[in-house]
Amino acid sequence: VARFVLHVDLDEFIAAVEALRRPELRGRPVVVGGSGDPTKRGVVATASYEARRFGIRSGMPLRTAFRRCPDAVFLPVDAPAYHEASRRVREVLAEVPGTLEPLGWDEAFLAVETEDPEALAREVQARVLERTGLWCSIGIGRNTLQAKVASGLAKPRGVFLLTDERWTEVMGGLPPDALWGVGPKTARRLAALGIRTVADLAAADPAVLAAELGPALGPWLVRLARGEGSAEVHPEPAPARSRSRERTFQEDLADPDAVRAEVRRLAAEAARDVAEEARPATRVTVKLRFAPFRTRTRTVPLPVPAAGREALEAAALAALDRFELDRPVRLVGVRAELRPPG
DNA sequence: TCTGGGGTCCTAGGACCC
DNA sequence: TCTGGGGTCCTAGGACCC
Repeated sequence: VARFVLHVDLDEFIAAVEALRRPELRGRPVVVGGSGDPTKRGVVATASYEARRFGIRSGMPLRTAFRRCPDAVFLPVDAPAYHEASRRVREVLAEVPGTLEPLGWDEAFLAVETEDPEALAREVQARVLERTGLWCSIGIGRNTLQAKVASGLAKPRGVFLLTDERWTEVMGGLPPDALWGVGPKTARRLAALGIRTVADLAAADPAVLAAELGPALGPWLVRLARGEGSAEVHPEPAPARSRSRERTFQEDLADPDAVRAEVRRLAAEAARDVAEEARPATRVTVKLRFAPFRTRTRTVPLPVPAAGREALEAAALAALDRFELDRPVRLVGVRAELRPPG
């Protein structure tokens, strides 16, 4: 039997969960994000396919989405509901013989051994729909990169096979940001080097890209373009490296004392998260986003690794003291780096 | 247009040491 | 007066992903 990696990706996940419990939403443009008030600060978490027809996309400011489609239904993010739906989907996937690696709320890799991966994928897709009412798309590859890219090509409600034999034919003509790990910035830097397609990137000299983009990044990009990647699927999540809390304010904070108070609050929340990890923190970083949108960070090592609220608060306040609080602040964040296990 | 929150990994530059 | 060549650690920023 042959080994394949499946990437299972729920279709318009959050919007689909909302439509499940409110059937009257079916067929309507639905936008889920923030508090559900499109006049407030926040971004789109998921837009239904109907809303996407108006150009609404994940990550877009809610205010922009509202302008594009004032008649859309705007809903607040209901994280517990999505976690529950996610758990039920995972339950179904865990019954498939193979190794399961969840990836966020609405995706998972599944390493399987089969002679007919497409038939298996169709079966998984049907079972998820039957048991949860949710549609997914499934990409099939020899490694996680191929599977991940394939699920995007499968959408919606599809199955797509993308192994070595078909990689060049399917991917060669696409822009580099079709690859998992290449975003708009890297795509622009590649374009400046004359690299405009995945085929261009696959044919590029790794040493040249290393010099242009960095010793690790350059050669890695060439491997991506060739469809090469890890086939490892990890049943256990990697130990967390950090825990963080951050908050964007509806109105910018002009008062330094209010910023201090928020830093203390976030440090206390981060301390609770750290305590759950059963490992102490080693460094604390405070992040401030100044109006209009300039982000700065300051990091302070803890004198001795600690998980307590007092220690994290003290370190966070020390980091905050290294800022000049002379401009309004729109976001405050506190991040604790954890000591690696062992 | 006005840009969330929670993460991971990479890079560049400076400090420091031998 | 004109200052090598690593290696490692630390910090800040950035890119990307879900």
